Amino acid sequence: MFPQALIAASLKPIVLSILSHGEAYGYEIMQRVDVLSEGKLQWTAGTLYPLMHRLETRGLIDAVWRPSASGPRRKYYRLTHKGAQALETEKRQWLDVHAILLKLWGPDLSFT
Amino acid sequence: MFPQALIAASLKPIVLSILSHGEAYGYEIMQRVDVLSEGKLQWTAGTLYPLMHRLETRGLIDAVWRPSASGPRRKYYRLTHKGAQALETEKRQWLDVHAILLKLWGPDLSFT
DNA sequence: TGGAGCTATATTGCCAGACGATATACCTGC
DNA sequence: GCAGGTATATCGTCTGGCAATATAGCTCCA
Repeated sequence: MFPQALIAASLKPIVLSILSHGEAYGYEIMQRVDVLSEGKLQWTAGTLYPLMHRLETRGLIDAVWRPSASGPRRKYYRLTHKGAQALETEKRQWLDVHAILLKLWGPDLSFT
Repeated sequence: MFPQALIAASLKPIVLSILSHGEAYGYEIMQRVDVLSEGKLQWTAGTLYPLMHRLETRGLIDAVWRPSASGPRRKYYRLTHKGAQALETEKRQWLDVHAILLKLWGPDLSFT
């Protein structure tokens, strides 16, 4: 549906942003993204879980296991301080690139 | 400077957008991006030329060689009809993802 | 009771693509 | 001539998305 590169670029900021609103577990994150994107972004487990592991390994998030009232146990993730900083950086970088694209898409042709 | 994934996601739309304003050659595109991004995006030849070849192979752009008044010959690229359509698609996809991020970054916390 | 279906996480293997390094070559000024 | 800017090409490495596969707990229902 979406180009792989665009998925790759948005994965990390989206996950960090979701966690900035409070803890969440993997499966839940996938569901939220589905709702948020109105079904346009279709992440699979093979995409999300390796990412969560990378973010954890790099200290941007940490996790606790908790039992579920109905179903298998869940791994709840939270943003670390480092993760919150990383989110700010990602946000700024995204907006920088977005600004470039807006220049190119704007009515003003003297963009160089 | 910028994460590789973000570079990857923006490369194609930026190049197609630049070419939508008229033909350009590779080296020129790199210079324009440098100016447009205020030096933030630092593409190298090893990034740009393989991309141009992919876009050409896939029929999104076509090229003509022309001599330069001062220097080596240049390969001028133009958007094809297919490339113009691809740009519209890329633009829509980018804005879709941008909208998701804005939701997550907005003041409204009831984003699910 | 057994199995279909949802929930929940983990991991392997394949493939696309960024980018540093390297090569080639034209032109100008010193 | 040779240093430096212009201009393109390609190889090798590394990152990372994602399909496929495995595991397991829970609920419903025939």
